[in-house]
Amino acid sequence: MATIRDVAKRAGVSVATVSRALNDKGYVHEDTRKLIHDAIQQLNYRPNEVARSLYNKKSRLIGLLLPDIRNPFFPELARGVEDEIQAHDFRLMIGNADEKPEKESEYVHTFKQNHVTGIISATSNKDISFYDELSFPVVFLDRTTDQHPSVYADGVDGGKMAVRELVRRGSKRITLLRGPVELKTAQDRFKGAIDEICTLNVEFNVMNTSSFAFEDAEESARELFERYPDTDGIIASNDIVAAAILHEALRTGKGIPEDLQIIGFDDIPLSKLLYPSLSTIRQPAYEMGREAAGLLIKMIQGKAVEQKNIKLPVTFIERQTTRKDGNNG
Amino acid sequence: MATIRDVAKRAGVSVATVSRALNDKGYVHEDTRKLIHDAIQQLNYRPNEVARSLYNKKSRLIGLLLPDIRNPFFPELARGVEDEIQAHDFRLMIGNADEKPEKESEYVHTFKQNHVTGIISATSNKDISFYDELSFPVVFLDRTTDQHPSVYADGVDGGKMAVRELVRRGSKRITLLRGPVELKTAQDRFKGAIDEICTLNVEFNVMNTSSFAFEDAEESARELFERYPDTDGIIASNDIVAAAILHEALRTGKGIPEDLQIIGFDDIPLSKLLYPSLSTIRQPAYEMGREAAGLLIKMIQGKAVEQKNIKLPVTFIERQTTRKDGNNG
DNA sequence: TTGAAAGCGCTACCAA
DNA sequence: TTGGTAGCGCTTTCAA
Repeated sequence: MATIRDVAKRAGVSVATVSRALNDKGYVHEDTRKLIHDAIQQLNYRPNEVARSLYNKKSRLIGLLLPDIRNPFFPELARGVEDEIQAHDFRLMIGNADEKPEKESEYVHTFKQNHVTGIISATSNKDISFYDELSFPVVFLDRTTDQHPSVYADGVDGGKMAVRELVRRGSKRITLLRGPVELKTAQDRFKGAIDEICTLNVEFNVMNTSSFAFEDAEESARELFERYPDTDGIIASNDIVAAAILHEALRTGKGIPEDLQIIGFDDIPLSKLLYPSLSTIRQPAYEMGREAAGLLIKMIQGKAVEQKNIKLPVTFIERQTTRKDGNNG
Repeated sequence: MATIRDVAKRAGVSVATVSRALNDKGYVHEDTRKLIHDAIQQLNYRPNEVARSLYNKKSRLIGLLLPDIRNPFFPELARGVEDEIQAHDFRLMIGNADEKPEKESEYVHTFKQNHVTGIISATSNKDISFYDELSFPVVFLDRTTDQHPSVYADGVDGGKMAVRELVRRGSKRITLLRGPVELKTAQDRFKGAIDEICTLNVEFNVMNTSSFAFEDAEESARELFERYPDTDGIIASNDIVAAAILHEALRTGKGIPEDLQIIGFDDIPLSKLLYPSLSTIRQPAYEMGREAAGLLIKMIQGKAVEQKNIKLPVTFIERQTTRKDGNNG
């Protein structure tokens, strides 16, 4: 690996001049600049980012912390972050907290020790003290905090929307799956749904689901039909849970959507591939990722940020687990 | 952030001594060690990894390069890598190449520039010249190369297995989906299947699918049934494609598994949630990740590695898209 | 417009 | 057993 010294020697100038040319800081004569440029080409030189960040105490690295890389919603989020970041010539470093606070804290440490210039955190941990004493900006993604910059989807509206669509299509006894209590986004959806249910004055019941993960989804589904066999409309806490419920419903011979309508949340890629394909409240994951990255980069660049809490709209994606509008059962 | 100087001052020793204590190298008196330890505690000191790696030219970071973070198979792989790596006190940095050689090369660069101590690459790019001039070890994952250390699942056997299971359960006209030609793993499965089909002398036809991605899967499924409406056994190139085919089959009213059997490849979490749930050839993704990480760490530690190309077995997971054994149609 | 030199935080050599 | 110090590759004063 060539160093800045090699370039300087080859170009017949000092390292200081090369550095200035490299960073477009201070004066460099046009001819000198050309000399340096050629030397860089010949040696295929790339500055050592570690040395750079030792001095600058920051790099062009951005850290992204995901709560669970196995939930398809998050890779989608990551793709958005990645594209926006790359467009601004930053680099991404992804960490997977695996829903464990220790891992989260470890990653934040790794990020810090590698002098990342900012962090985007999509974890679901309530305790955000990890982030408080950091010397660089942090954006929270898929999460609502008033104290910190954040990007999230309108869960409350999503919950309401799900209820409205279900009721409009004829469901009379709705079952609400309440996602993890510690998860604010899940609770927003839940609250929105409850709210709308009260407004519309529909019969309903609630079931608690412990997590969003695949393993737990099956269990919840089974339990649901035991407890509420006569429900005719289910709002799942996310698409994975919805898929499990759909599976269980079909297994026990229910007609979907004639006997039972199901609405998920997220619109992960698999939802379309289910049969019948899953109607769901779509979160614009990719866009959320891009927004978060855009916000962070603005903060890094010291630009004034007008809107620090960005709420993105959700949309109802009509597929086959809900009936046609007007066809009220 | 406290530095090693602060610790030295507080402990009343030199930075050299602190460094020695920190790294357990050279002599440090037990009492001194204690003094230093206390100072570290009080200052909440953590060594600056950037400075460390500037000198050492390596860090405790390992880079993992994924071809497509949105394909659920890869997050699973990543989890295995992560667990093994963390057990050895290394840190993980994930990159998503998004099936693009430029991105792959960029990530390798970022890894290199951040002085990672090794790379695990699961990308599907044939051109591995990126990795050739690296000064640290590289392990290829989910990919077969003779020249480089690698960990992969036995695709050839998987292909054969799929054919055997289908034929044993009564399929007479098998359709083989051939995954991306440039993907060696996909071709291994394909070759294995062809091989077994010839041995068993069954009627068959082949369809090319362009990619493993969600978007393309639907298209392939539709085309398949147009071209080969009377096929009674399909071996998909992976579970995503299988899910799309299952969807299309159900949509067009085929009886699964009575009229048509389907076998996927991978066993991603969603396969179990499909209805009917998907029979598939399971790749032990998590274990593959662990093996790859284990191999890399051994190489990093300079230990002798007996087996540089680790092939893991695949297994047939019997679910509901195949008939019961002996029930031959 | 350029270069010498200090220093970012750490490790390792050598001398004490 | 300990400490002084050079140096990893870079950036940034400050003087020329």
